[in-house]
Amino acid sequence: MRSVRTPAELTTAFRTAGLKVTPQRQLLFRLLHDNRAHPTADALFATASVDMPGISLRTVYQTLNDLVAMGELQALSVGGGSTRFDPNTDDHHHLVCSSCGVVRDVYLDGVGGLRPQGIDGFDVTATSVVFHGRCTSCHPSSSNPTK
Amino acid sequence: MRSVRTPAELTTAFRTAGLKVTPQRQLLFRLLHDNRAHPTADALFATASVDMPGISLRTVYQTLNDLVAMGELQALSVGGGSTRFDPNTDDHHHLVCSSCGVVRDVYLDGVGGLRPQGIDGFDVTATSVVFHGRCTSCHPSSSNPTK
DNA sequence: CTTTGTGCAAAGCCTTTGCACTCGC
DNA sequence: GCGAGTGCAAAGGCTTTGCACAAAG
Repeated sequence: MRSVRTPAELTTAFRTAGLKVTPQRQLLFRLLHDNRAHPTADALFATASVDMPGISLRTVYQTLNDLVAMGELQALSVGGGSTRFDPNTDDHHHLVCSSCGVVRDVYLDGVGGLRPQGIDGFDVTATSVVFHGRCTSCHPSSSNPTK
Repeated sequence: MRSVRTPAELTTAFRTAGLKVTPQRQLLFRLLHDNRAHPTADALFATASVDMPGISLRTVYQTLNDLVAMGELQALSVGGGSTRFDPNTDDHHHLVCSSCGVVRDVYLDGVGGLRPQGIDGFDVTATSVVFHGRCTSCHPSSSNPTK
């Protein structure tokens, strides 16, 4: 159900694309593989810095952009400043909490059935659905609404 | 089908909200009413500057944010840097051209039928659907692909 | 008259980029 | 060894904000 490339697969993909595989990149591959929090570049940088103190933000951005370019990573614009990165390459969609900003993957039936009307000539290549709302911890009924 | 507040309605809404109605704001109300190009703040600033040369970017941002806060305007994050503003308050969705970045409104049937699975406790308040693809002028088959 | 809006400019956040050195291939 | 990758730092784009003056209610 959830398809996330293993570090080994990403390593192969990088080499196939003629890109070099460095320890920094391997670290990022690992961090992405274990991560379903839809982290920002900055968050990944922070996490990576723990294991590899000297790593540069530039390296993080470049690796992420390379991954996005080769389709192994999805870049999400869900408002709220930073771009978020999703290593899940499945056909899936997102749930965004308007309160705490958390992003969760969600699987949907029927997306293919959506019929845009009056799009004369527009060639649709991808459809993304974003649900906005309140997550469990931010429910009004819940004990601890964030903000 | 397309519900865009008139300048008069926005004027009333502002006063009701205890906000002042200035010539700058009235100008923006007018520009938004005639606009279905999903302009960025900067684009609106440029257009407004033609009619009112001294207007400040600050005023534009503040007015737009006020309108978003009172639900008379939708802020769109479709990637690609700037936030776009949509004065159409209908329940509608968007078509984004990956090539030239143009955004078009689109009406959809069946969005209500989308059933997010496994969202235990997440309280969905809004659903937005974005179709990515190529617009008519950017078609590969077309004469003049942008970029 | 008081409160809010405006203009200007500066600061903030996120992301990209130039340069020289290092390292994978 | 060659060329791509890296680190550092600076620049760039978009948005917000402090201040003092002007204007709306």
